[in-house]
Amino acid sequence: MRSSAKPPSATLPAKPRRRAARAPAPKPYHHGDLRRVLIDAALQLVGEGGSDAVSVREAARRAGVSPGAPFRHFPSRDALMNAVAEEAQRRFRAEIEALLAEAPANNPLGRFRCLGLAYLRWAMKNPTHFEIISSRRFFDHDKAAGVSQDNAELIDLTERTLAEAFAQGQLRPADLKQVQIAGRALVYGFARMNIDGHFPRWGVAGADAERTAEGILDLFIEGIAKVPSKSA
Amino acid sequence: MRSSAKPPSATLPAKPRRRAARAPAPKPYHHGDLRRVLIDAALQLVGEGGSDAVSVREAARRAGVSPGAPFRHFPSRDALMNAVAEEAQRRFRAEIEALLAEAPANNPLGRFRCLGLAYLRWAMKNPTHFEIISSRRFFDHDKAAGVSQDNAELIDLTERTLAEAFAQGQLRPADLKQVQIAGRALVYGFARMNIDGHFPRWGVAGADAERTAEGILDLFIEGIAKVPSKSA
DNA sequence: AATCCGTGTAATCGATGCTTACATTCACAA
DNA sequence: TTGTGAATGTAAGCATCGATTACACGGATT
Repeated sequence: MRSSAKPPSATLPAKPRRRAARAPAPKPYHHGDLRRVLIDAALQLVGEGGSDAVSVREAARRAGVSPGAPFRHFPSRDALMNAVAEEAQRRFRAEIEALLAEAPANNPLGRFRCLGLAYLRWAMKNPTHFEIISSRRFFDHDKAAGVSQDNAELIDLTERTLAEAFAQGQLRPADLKQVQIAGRALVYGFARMNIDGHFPRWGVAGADAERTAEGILDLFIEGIAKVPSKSA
Repeated sequence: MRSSAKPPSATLPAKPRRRAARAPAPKPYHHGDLRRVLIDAALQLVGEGGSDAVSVREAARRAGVSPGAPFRHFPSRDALMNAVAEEAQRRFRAEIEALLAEAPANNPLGRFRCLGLAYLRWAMKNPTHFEIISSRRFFDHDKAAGVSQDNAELIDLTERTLAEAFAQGQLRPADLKQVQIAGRALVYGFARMNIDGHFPRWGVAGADAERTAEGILDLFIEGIAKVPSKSA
Protein backbone atom coordinates (compact mmCIF):
# COMPACT_ATOMS: atom_id res chain seq x y z
CA MET A 1 0.00 0.00 0.00
CA ARG A 2 1.28 3.37 -0.87
CA SER A 3 -0.31 5.11 2.05
CA SER A 4 -3.31 6.24 0.06
CA ALA A 5 -6.09 3.71 0.43
CA LYS A 6 -5.61 2.26 3.85
CA PRO A 7 -8.70 2.14 6.02
CA PRO A 8 -8.21 2.92 9.69
CA SER A 9 -8.62 -0.65 10.74
CA ALA A 10 -12.20 -0.41 11.84
CA THR A 11 -12.26 -3.60 13.84
CA LEU A 12 -10.02 -4.28 16.77
CA PRO A 13 -10.95 -7.12 19.08
CA ALA A 14 -11.59 -4.74 21.96
CA LYS A 15 -8.26 -5.40 23.49
CA PRO A 16 -8.57 -5.92 27.23
CA ARG A 17 -5.80 -5.23 29.70
CA ARG A 18 -4.43 -6.23 33.07
CA ARG A 19 -2.88 -9.56 33.79
CA ALA A 20 -0.63 -11.11 36.43
CA ALA A 21 -1.69 -13.11 39.48
CA ARG A 22 -4.60 -15.34 38.58
CA ALA A 23 -7.33 -13.12 37.30
CA PRO A 24 -8.57 -14.08 33.80
CA ALA A 25 -5.50 -12.43 32.29
CA PRO A 26 -7.09 -10.71 29.33
CA LYS A 27 -3.98 -9.10 27.87
CA PRO A 28 -0.89 -11.15 28.34
CA TYR A 29 2.29 -9.34 27.53
CA HIS A 30 3.30 -12.14 25.31
CA HIS A 31 0.94 -12.89 22.52
CA GLY A 32 0.15 -16.54 22.30
CA ASP A 33 1.33 -17.25 18.82
CA LEU A 34 1.92 -13.95 17.13
CA ARG A 35 3.66 -15.42 14.14
CA ARG A 36 0.67 -17.53 13.28
CA VAL A 37 -1.78 -14.71 13.90
CA LEU A 38 0.22 -12.34 11.74
CA ILE A 39 0.22 -14.77 8.86
CA ASP A 40 -3.51 -15.22 9.19
CA ALA A 41 -4.09 -11.49 9.34
CA ALA A 42 -1.92 -10.97 6.29
CA LEU A 43 -3.69 -13.77 4.49
CA GLN A 44 -6.95 -12.08 5.26
CA LEU A 45 -5.64 -8.76 4.01
CA VAL A 46 -4.58 -10.44 0.82
CA GLY A 47 -8.06 -11.81 0.45
CA GLU A 48 -9.54 -8.38 0.98
CA GLY A 49 -7.43 -6.24 -1.25
CA GLY A 50 -4.68 -8.20 -2.91
CA SER A 51 -1.06 -8.35 -2.03
CA ASP A 52 -0.68 -4.60 -2.08
CA ALA A 53 -3.17 -4.31 0.73
CA VAL A 54 -0.83 -6.05 3.12
CA SER A 55 1.05 -3.79 5.44
CA VAL A 56 3.01 -4.89 8.44
CA ARG A 57 1.40 -2.23 10.56
CA GLU A 58 -2.10 -3.25 9.64
CA ALA A 59 -1.34 -6.87 10.37
CA ALA A 60 0.06 -5.81 13.73
CA ARG A 61 -3.01 -3.71 14.32
CA ARG A 62 -5.30 -6.64 13.69
CA ALA A 63 -3.22 -8.78 15.95
CA GLY A 64 -3.58 -6.13 18.62
CA VAL A 65 0.11 -5.59 18.90
CA SER A 66 2.57 -2.75 18.46
CA PRO A 67 3.87 -1.84 15.01
CA GLY A 68 7.35 -3.09 15.76
CA ALA A 69 6.33 -6.46 17.13
CA PRO A 70 6.04 -8.30 13.81
CA PHE A 71 9.68 -7.66 13.14
CA ARG A 72 10.52 -10.05 15.95
CA HIS A 73 9.10 -12.79 13.78
CA PHE A 74 9.73 -11.50 10.29
CA PRO A 75 12.81 -9.48 9.48
CA SER A 76 11.00 -7.67 6.70
CA ARG A 77 7.67 -7.29 5.06
CA ASP A 78 8.85 -9.58 2.30
CA ALA A 79 9.59 -12.26 4.85
CA LEU A 80 6.03 -12.00 6.08
CA MET A 81 4.79 -12.27 2.53
CA ASN A 82 6.95 -15.31 2.06
CA ALA A 83 5.28 -16.98 4.96
CA VAL A 84 1.89 -16.01 3.60
CA ALA A 85 2.78 -17.43 0.22
CA GLU A 86 3.95 -20.60 1.85
CA GLU A 87 0.67 -21.01 3.66
CA ALA A 88 -1.35 -20.30 0.54
CA GLN A 89 0.71 -22.74 -1.47
CA ARG A 90 0.15 -25.40 1.14
CA ARG A 91 -3.60 -24.98 0.88
CA PHE A 92 -3.41 -24.92 -2.88
CA ARG A 93 -1.53 -28.18 -3.05
CA ALA A 94 -3.77 -29.82 -0.50
CA GLU A 95 -6.89 -29.08 -2.49
CA ILE A 96 -5.36 -30.12 -5.78
CA GLU A 97 -4.32 -33.48 -4.41
CA ALA A 98 -7.64 -33.96 -2.72
CA LEU A 99 -9.46 -33.49 -6.00
CA LEU A 100 -7.01 -35.70 -7.80
CA ALA A 101 -7.66 -38.49 -5.34
CA GLU A 102 -11.19 -38.75 -6.68
CA ALA A 103 -10.05 -39.19 -10.26
CA PRO A 104 -9.92 -42.69 -11.77
CA ALA A 105 -6.48 -44.15 -11.42
CA ASN A 106 -6.36 -45.96 -14.72
CA ASN A 107 -6.80 -42.99 -17.03
CA PRO A 108 -3.70 -40.79 -16.98
CA LEU A 109 -5.01 -38.30 -19.48
CA GLY A 110 -8.16 -38.01 -17.42
CA ARG A 111 -6.05 -37.39 -14.37
CA PHE A 112 -4.08 -34.81 -16.29
CA ARG A 113 -7.31 -33.07 -17.10
CA CYS A 114 -8.37 -33.32 -13.49
CA LEU A 115 -5.15 -31.66 -12.41
CA GLY A 116 -5.72 -28.81 -14.79
CA LEU A 117 -9.29 -28.40 -13.70
CA ALA A 118 -8.42 -28.42 -10.02
CA TYR A 119 -5.73 -25.85 -10.69
CA LEU A 120 -8.15 -23.61 -12.52
CA ARG A 121 -10.90 -23.98 -9.99
CA TRP A 122 -8.73 -23.08 -7.06
CA ALA A 123 -7.28 -20.14 -8.93
CA MET A 124 -10.73 -18.85 -9.82
CA LYS A 125 -11.96 -19.29 -6.30
CA ASN A 126 -8.99 -17.74 -4.53
CA PRO A 127 -7.63 -15.21 -7.00
CA THR A 128 -5.76 -13.09 -4.51
CA HIS A 129 -4.13 -16.03 -2.85
CA PHE A 130 -3.26 -17.45 -6.20
CA GLU A 131 -1.66 -14.19 -7.13
CA ILE A 132 0.83 -14.20 -4.34
CA ILE A 133 1.91 -17.77 -4.85
CA SER A 134 2.44 -17.17 -8.54
CA SER A 135 4.43 -13.98 -8.52
CA ARG A 136 8.03 -14.54 -7.65
CA ARG A 137 8.11 -11.11 -6.18
CA PHE A 138 7.64 -12.87 -2.88
CA PHE A 139 9.61 -15.76 -1.48
CA ASP A 140 13.11 -15.56 -2.83
CA HIS A 141 13.41 -19.11 -4.07
CA ASP A 142 16.27 -19.48 -1.63
CA LYS A 143 14.19 -18.67 1.36
CA ALA A 144 10.71 -20.09 1.62
CA ALA A 145 11.78 -23.46 0.35
CA GLY A 146 8.41 -24.82 1.28
CA VAL A 147 6.68 -23.03 -1.54
CA SER A 148 9.18 -24.07 -4.11
CA GLN A 149 9.06 -27.64 -2.94
CA ASP A 150 5.29 -27.90 -2.88
CA ASN A 151 5.19 -26.39 -6.31
CA ALA A 152 7.97 -28.54 -7.68
CA GLU A 153 6.24 -31.66 -6.47
CA LEU A 154 3.04 -30.58 -8.12
CA ILE A 155 4.94 -30.05 -11.33
CA ASP A 156 6.53 -33.44 -11.03
CA LEU A 157 3.13 -34.94 -10.52
CA THR A 158 1.77 -33.49 -13.73
CA GLU A 159 4.90 -34.50 -15.55
CA ARG A 160 4.54 -38.10 -14.43
CA THR A 161 0.86 -38.10 -15.26
CA LEU A 162 1.53 -36.80 -18.71
CA ALA A 163 4.29 -39.33 -19.28
CA GLU A 164 1.92 -42.11 -18.26
CA ALA A 165 -0.68 -40.86 -20.65
CA PHE A 166 1.88 -40.92 -23.39
CA ALA A 167 3.12 -44.36 -22.43
CA GLN A 168 -0.45 -45.66 -22.63
CA GLY A 169 -0.78 -44.25 -26.11
CA GLN A 170 -3.28 -41.57 -25.22
CA LEU A 171 -1.27 -38.77 -26.82
CA ARG A 172 -0.20 -37.87 -30.28
CA PRO A 173 3.54 -37.88 -30.76
CA ALA A 174 4.96 -34.67 -29.38
CA ASP A 175 7.67 -33.17 -27.25
CA LEU A 176 6.28 -33.93 -23.82
CA LYS A 177 8.20 -31.13 -22.19
CA GLN A 178 6.67 -28.61 -24.51
CA VAL A 179 3.25 -30.09 -24.01
CA GLN A 180 3.70 -29.69 -20.31
CA ILE A 181 4.87 -26.11 -20.57
CA ALA A 182 2.09 -25.28 -22.97
CA GLY A 183 -0.44 -26.77 -20.60
CA ARG A 184 0.96 -24.82 -17.74
CA ALA A 185 1.00 -21.61 -19.73
CA LEU A 186 -2.61 -22.22 -20.66
CA VAL A 187 -3.96 -22.69 -17.17
CA TYR A 188 -1.66 -20.12 -15.65
CA GLY A 189 -2.59 -17.63 -18.31
CA PHE A 190 -6.27 -18.22 -17.80
CA ALA A 191 -5.97 -17.85 -14.06
CA ARG A 192 -3.92 -14.72 -14.52
CA MET A 193 -6.39 -13.25 -16.97
CA ASN A 194 -8.94 -13.56 -14.23
CA ILE A 195 -6.72 -11.95 -11.64
CA ASP A 196 -5.66 -9.16 -13.94
CA GLY A 197 -9.18 -8.33 -14.92
CA HIS A 198 -9.10 -9.38 -18.56
CA PHE A 199 -12.32 -11.30 -18.51
CA PRO A 200 -14.80 -8.47 -18.94
CA ARG A 201 -13.09 -7.54 -22.15
CA TRP A 202 -13.41 -11.10 -23.35
CA GLY A 203 -17.03 -11.40 -22.50
CA VAL A 204 -16.39 -13.92 -19.78
CA ALA A 205 -18.61 -13.20 -16.84
CA GLY A 206 -18.12 -14.69 -13.41
CA ALA A 207 -20.55 -17.52 -13.96
CA ASP A 208 -19.18 -18.39 -17.37
CA ALA A 209 -15.66 -18.47 -16.10
CA GLU A 210 -15.65 -22.00 -14.82
CA ARG A 211 -17.39 -23.30 -17.90
CA THR A 212 -14.95 -21.49 -20.13
CA ALA A 213 -12.08 -22.84 -18.09
CA GLU A 214 -13.31 -26.33 -18.69
CA GLY A 215 -13.79 -25.54 -22.34
CA ILE A 216 -10.29 -24.35 -23.07
CA LEU A 217 -8.83 -27.19 -21.06
CA ASP A 218 -10.72 -29.71 -23.14
CA LEU A 219 -9.76 -27.89 -26.29
CA PHE A 220 -6.13 -28.20 -25.33
CA ILE A 221 -6.45 -31.84 -24.44
CA GLU A 222 -8.20 -32.61 -27.67
CA GLY A 223 -5.32 -30.97 -29.40
CA ILE A 224 -2.77 -33.28 -27.87
CA ALA A 225 -4.84 -36.44 -27.58
CA LYS A 226 -4.43 -39.22 -30.08
CA VAL A 227 -7.94 -39.48 -31.42
CA PRO A 228 -9.16 -35.95 -31.96
CA SER A 229 -12.66 -36.77 -30.74
CA LYS A 230 -12.10 -39.03 -27.82
CA SER A 231 -11.16 -37.62 -24.47
CA ALA A 232 -13.60 -34.77 -24.17
CA MET B 1 8.01 1.57 -3.26
CA ARG B 2 7.82 0.69 0.33
CA SER B 3 10.70 2.89 1.31
CA SER B 4 13.19 0.08 1.45
CA ALA B 5 14.92 -0.37 -1.89
CA LYS B 6 14.97 3.01 -3.41
CA PRO B 7 18.32 4.17 -4.74
CA PRO B 8 19.18 7.82 -4.27
CA SER B 9 18.68 8.58 -7.91
CA ALA B 10 22.32 8.44 -8.90
CA THR B 11 21.88 9.74 -12.41
CA LEU B 12 20.27 12.95 -13.36
CA PRO B 13 20.33 13.61 -17.08
CA ALA B 14 21.98 16.97 -16.66
CA LYS B 15 18.60 18.56 -16.59
CA PRO B 16 18.11 20.55 -19.74
CA ARG B 17 17.81 24.22 -19.21
CA ARG B 18 17.43 27.20 -21.35
CA ARG B 19 14.67 28.30 -23.55
CA ALA B 20 12.82 31.59 -23.87
CA ALA B 21 14.29 34.94 -24.89
CA ARG B 22 17.99 34.52 -25.50
CA ALA B 23 19.83 34.98 -22.23
CA PRO B 24 21.48 31.80 -20.82
CA ALA B 25 18.74 31.33 -18.22
CA PRO B 26 20.17 28.19 -16.62
CA LYS B 27 17.05 26.96 -14.92
CA PRO B 28 13.82 28.02 -16.49
CA TYR B 29 11.06 28.12 -13.98
CA HIS B 30 8.77 26.31 -16.32
CA HIS B 31 9.90 22.97 -17.52
CA GLY B 32 9.55 22.51 -21.24
CA ASP B 33 7.28 19.51 -21.36
CA LEU B 34 7.19 18.05 -17.91
CA ARG B 35 4.35 15.69 -18.60
CA ARG B 36 6.22 13.97 -21.38
CA VAL B 37 9.45 13.86 -19.39
CA LEU B 38 7.68 12.37 -16.41
CA ILE B 39 6.17 9.61 -18.48
CA ASP B 40 9.56 8.83 -19.97
CA ALA B 41 11.19 8.80 -16.57
CA ALA B 42 8.51 6.53 -15.21
CA LEU B 43 8.81 4.29 -18.23
CA GLN B 44 12.51 4.07 -17.58
CA LEU B 45 11.91 3.27 -13.93
CA VAL B 46 9.55 0.52 -14.95
CA GLY B 47 12.24 -0.85 -17.20
CA GLU B 48 14.73 -0.78 -14.38
CA GLY B 49 12.80 -2.29 -11.54
CA GLY B 50 9.25 -3.08 -12.52
CA SER B 51 6.13 -1.16 -11.73
CA ASP B 52 6.87 -1.08 -8.02
CA ALA B 53 10.01 0.87 -8.68
CA VAL B 54 8.04 3.82 -9.93
CA SER B 55 7.60 6.60 -7.45
CA VAL B 56 6.33 10.03 -8.25
CA ARG B 57 9.17 11.57 -6.33
CA GLU B 58 11.83 9.68 -8.17
CA ALA B 59 10.30 10.61 -11.50
CA ALA B 60 10.26 14.23 -10.36
CA ARG B 61 13.85 13.89 -9.24
CA ARG B 62 14.93 12.65 -12.62
CA ALA B 63 13.03 15.41 -14.28
CA GLY B 64 14.87 17.86 -12.05
CA VAL B 65 11.71 19.17 -10.54
CA SER B 66 10.16 19.48 -7.11
CA PRO B 67 8.24 16.55 -5.61
CA GLY B 68 4.93 18.32 -5.93
CA ALA B 69 5.28 19.33 -9.53
CA PRO B 70 4.09 16.07 -11.11
CA PHE B 71 0.74 16.47 -9.46
CA ARG B 72 0.06 19.40 -11.73
CA HIS B 73 -0.02 16.92 -14.57
CA PHE B 74 -1.20 13.76 -12.87
CA PRO B 75 -3.66 13.91 -9.99
CA SER B 76 -2.26 10.72 -8.53
CA ARG B 77 0.44 8.17 -8.94
CA ASP B 78 -2.08 5.88 -10.57
CA ALA B 79 -2.82 8.52 -13.14
CA LEU B 80 0.85 8.64 -14.00
CA MET B 81 0.93 4.89 -14.28
CA ASN B 82 -2.07 5.06 -16.55
CA ALA B 83 -0.20 7.33 -18.87
CA VAL B 84 2.80 5.06 -18.75
CA ALA B 85 0.64 2.06 -19.54
CA GLU B 86 -0.90 3.94 -22.41
CA GLU B 87 2.49 4.71 -23.87
CA ALA B 88 3.68 1.14 -23.46
CA GLN B 89 0.53 -0.19 -25.04
CA ARG B 90 1.01 2.11 -27.97
CA ARG B 91 4.49 0.78 -28.58
CA PHE B 92 3.29 -2.76 -28.14
CA ARG B 93 0.58 -2.40 -30.72
CA ALA B 94 2.86 -0.60 -33.14
CA GLU B 95 5.38 -3.41 -33.11
CA ILE B 96 2.78 -6.12 -33.39
CA GLU B 97 1.23 -4.53 -36.42
CA ALA B 98 4.61 -3.87 -37.97
CA LEU B 99 5.50 -7.54 -37.72
CA LEU B 100 2.12 -8.57 -38.98
CA ALA B 101 2.59 -6.42 -42.04
CA GLU B 102 5.38 -8.73 -43.14
CA ALA B 103 3.23 -11.83 -42.95
CA PRO B 104 1.67 -13.23 -46.11
CA ALA B 105 -1.82 -11.91 -46.60
CA ASN B 106 -3.37 -15.05 -48.01
CA ASN B 107 -2.73 -17.39 -45.11
CA PRO B 108 -4.93 -16.43 -42.16
CA LEU B 109 -3.68 -19.19 -39.93
CA GLY B 110 -0.13 -18.14 -40.66
CA ARG B 111 -1.06 -14.61 -39.76
CA PHE B 112 -2.64 -15.84 -36.58
CA ARG B 113 0.60 -17.54 -35.75
CA CYS B 114 2.50 -14.40 -36.59
CA LEU B 115 0.32 -12.43 -34.21
CA GLY B 116 1.02 -14.85 -31.43
CA LEU B 117 4.71 -14.84 -32.11
CA ALA B 118 4.91 -11.07 -32.22
CA TYR B 119 3.00 -10.93 -28.97
CA LEU B 120 5.36 -13.36 -27.32
CA ARG B 121 8.49 -11.73 -28.65
CA TRP B 122 7.55 -8.29 -27.46
CA ALA B 123 6.56 -9.64 -24.08
CA MET B 124 9.85 -11.49 -23.71
CA LYS B 125 11.80 -8.47 -24.77
CA ASN B 126 10.02 -5.91 -22.63
CA PRO B 127 8.83 -7.87 -19.64
CA THR B 128 8.42 -4.94 -17.30
CA HIS B 129 6.52 -2.89 -19.83
CA PHE B 130 4.40 -5.87 -20.66
CA GLU B 131 3.61 -6.27 -17.01
CA ILE B 132 2.10 -2.87 -16.59
CA ILE B 133 -0.07 -3.08 -19.68
CA SER B 134 -1.40 -6.45 -18.62
CA SER B 135 -2.31 -5.85 -15.02
CA ARG B 136 -5.55 -3.98 -14.63
CA ARG B 137 -4.21 -2.50 -11.46
CA PHE B 138 -3.38 0.52 -13.57
CA PHE B 139 -5.66 2.44 -15.91
CA ASP B 140 -9.18 2.15 -14.65
CA HIS B 141 -10.82 1.06 -17.87
CA ASP B 142 -12.87 4.22 -17.62
CA LYS B 143 -9.87 6.44 -17.70
CA ALA B 144 -7.03 5.68 -20.06
CA ALA B 145 -9.35 4.75 -22.87
CA GLY B 146 -6.39 4.62 -25.17
CA VAL B 147 -5.04 1.44 -23.67
CA SER B 148 -8.35 -0.31 -23.74
CA GLN B 149 -8.94 0.75 -27.30
CA ASP B 150 -5.54 -0.30 -28.58
CA ASN B 151 -5.96 -3.59 -26.87
CA ALA B 152 -9.49 -4.11 -28.03
CA GLU B 153 -8.47 -3.47 -31.60
CA LEU B 154 -5.69 -6.01 -31.34
CA ILE B 155 -8.17 -8.50 -30.00
CA ASP B 156 -10.53 -7.77 -32.84
CA LEU B 157 -7.70 -8.27 -35.25
CA THR B 158 -6.92 -11.73 -33.95
CA GLU B 159 -10.58 -12.56 -33.90
CA ARG B 160 -10.98 -11.63 -37.53
CA THR B 161 -7.85 -13.47 -38.48
CA LEU B 162 -9.03 -16.58 -36.75
CA ALA B 163 -12.44 -16.33 -38.36
CA GLU B 164 -10.81 -16.06 -41.76
CA ALA B 165 -8.72 -19.11 -41.08
CA PHE B 166 -11.84 -20.98 -40.18
CA ALA B 167 -13.69 -19.72 -43.22
CA GLN B 168 -10.87 -20.95 -45.42
CA GLY B 169 -11.11 -24.36 -43.87
CA GLN B 170 -7.81 -24.22 -42.07
CA LEU B 171 -9.26 -25.17 -38.71
CA ARG B 172 -10.94 -28.18 -37.23
CA PRO B 173 -14.50 -27.55 -36.18
CA ALA B 174 -14.47 -25.79 -32.82
CA ASP B 175 -15.96 -22.97 -30.84
CA LEU B 176 -13.96 -20.09 -32.25
CA LYS B 177 -14.45 -17.98 -29.20
CA GLN B 178 -12.95 -20.62 -27.00
CA VAL B 179 -10.12 -21.13 -29.40
CA GLN B 180 -9.38 -17.46 -29.21
CA ILE B 181 -9.50 -17.34 -25.45
CA ALA B 182 -7.36 -20.43 -25.19
CA GLY B 183 -4.82 -18.92 -27.53
CA ARG B 184 -4.76 -15.76 -25.53
CA ALA B 185 -4.43 -17.63 -22.28
CA LEU B 186 -1.54 -19.56 -23.76
CA VAL B 187 0.54 -16.62 -24.90
CA TYR B 188 -0.43 -14.49 -21.94
CA GLY B 189 0.41 -17.28 -19.58
CA PHE B 190 3.75 -17.86 -21.20
CA ALA B 191 4.62 -14.19 -21.08
CA ARG B 192 3.51 -14.03 -17.50
CA MET B 193 5.51 -17.06 -16.54
CA ASN B 194 8.52 -15.19 -17.78
CA ILE B 195 7.67 -12.06 -15.85
CA ASP B 196 6.86 -13.92 -12.70
CA GLY B 197 10.08 -15.88 -12.77
CA HIS B 198 8.68 -19.34 -13.43
CA PHE B 199 11.12 -20.25 -16.16
CA PRO B 200 14.07 -21.36 -14.07
CA ARG B 201 11.89 -23.93 -12.41
CA TRP B 202 10.82 -25.20 -15.82
CA GLY B 203 14.29 -25.41 -17.17
CA VAL B 204 13.72 -22.65 -19.66
CA ALA B 205 16.78 -20.45 -19.81
CA GLY B 206 16.85 -17.06 -21.43
CA ALA B 207 18.11 -18.29 -24.75
CA ASP B 208 15.64 -21.17 -24.93
CA ALA B 209 12.75 -18.92 -24.14
CA GLU B 210 12.07 -17.71 -27.63
CA ARG B 211 12.46 -21.17 -29.09
CA THR B 212 10.13 -22.61 -26.49
CA ALA B 213 7.67 -19.82 -27.16
CA GLU B 214 7.61 -20.78 -30.80
CA GLY B 215 7.29 -24.41 -29.86
CA ILE B 216 4.23 -24.10 -27.70
CA LEU B 217 2.62 -21.77 -30.19
CA ASP B 218 3.05 -24.33 -32.94
CA LEU B 219 1.84 -27.04 -30.65
CA PHE B 220 -1.31 -25.07 -30.04
CA ILE B 221 -1.84 -24.33 -33.69
CA GLU B 222 -1.34 -27.93 -34.64
CA GLY B 223 -3.98 -28.75 -32.11
CA ILE B 224 -6.57 -26.56 -33.74
CA ALA B 225 -5.52 -26.89 -37.37
CA LYS B 226 -7.41 -29.17 -39.69
CA VAL B 227 -4.63 -31.46 -40.80
CA PRO B 228 -2.56 -32.22 -37.73
CA SER B 229 0.68 -32.00 -39.68
CA LYS B 230 0.16 -29.10 -41.98
CA SER B 231 0.51 -25.59 -40.69
CA ALA B 232 3.67 -25.89 -38.64
C1' DA C 1 1.61 47.19 -20.71
C1' DA C 2 -1.43 44.89 -17.30
C1' DT C 3 -3.54 40.94 -16.09
C1' DC C 4 -4.68 35.99 -15.73
C1' DC C 5 -3.90 31.45 -15.32
C1' DG C 6 -1.01 27.46 -16.15
C1' DT C 7 2.88 25.62 -13.97
C1' DG C 8 6.52 24.94 -10.54
C1' DT C 9 8.15 25.49 -5.30
C1' DA C 10 7.99 25.06 -0.34
C1' DA C 11 6.13 23.26 3.49
C1' DT C 12 3.42 19.98 5.57
C1' DC C 13 0.47 15.73 6.75
C1' DG C 14 -0.31 10.96 7.50
C1' DA C 15 1.10 6.44 6.22
C1' DT C 16 4.58 3.03 5.63
C1' DG C 17 8.96 -0.13 6.48
C1' DC C 18 12.48 -0.65 9.51
C1' DT C 19 15.79 0.15 13.57
C1' DT C 20 17.20 0.86 18.28
C1' DA C 21 16.69 1.10 23.20
C1' DC C 22 14.01 -0.49 26.75
C1' DA C 23 10.41 -3.40 29.30
C1' DT C 24 8.29 -7.65 30.44
C1' DT C 25 7.78 -12.48 30.97
C1' DC C 26 8.80 -17.25 30.14
C1' DA C 27 11.72 -21.26 30.74
C1' DC C 28 15.41 -23.53 32.48
C1' DA C 29 18.98 -24.29 35.90
C1' DA C 30 21.08 -24.02 40.45
C1' DT D 1 12.17 -22.05 45.19
C1' DT D 2 14.64 -18.72 43.16
C1' DG D 3 17.69 -16.30 39.53
C1' DT D 4 19.02 -15.34 35.37
C1' DG D 5 19.17 -15.16 30.35
C1' DA D 6 16.72 -15.49 26.12
C1' DA D 7 12.50 -14.57 23.81
C1' DT D 8 9.15 -11.39 22.82
C1' DG D 9 6.60 -7.13 22.97
C1' DT D 10 6.63 -1.70 23.50
C1' DA D 11 8.04 3.06 22.61
C1' DA D 12 10.12 6.19 20.00
C1' DG D 13 12.16 7.66 15.97
C1' DC D 14 14.17 7.81 11.02
C1' DA D 15 13.62 8.01 6.08
C1' DT D 16 10.62 7.64 2.18
C1' DC D 17 6.39 7.90 0.02
C1' DG D 18 1.80 9.97 -1.86
C1' DA D 19 -0.90 13.82 -1.52
C1' DT D 20 -2.52 18.64 -0.28
C1' DT D 21 -2.13 23.60 0.34
C1' DA D 22 -0.39 28.25 0.01
C1' DC D 23 2.57 30.79 -2.57
C1' DA D 24 5.74 32.36 -6.60
C1' DC D 25 6.82 32.80 -11.21
C1' DG D 26 6.10 33.91 -16.02
C1' DG D 27 4.13 33.18 -20.77
C1' DA D 28 0.14 34.45 -23.36
C1' DT D 29 -4.06 37.20 -24.07
C1' DT D 30 -6.14 41.30 -24.09
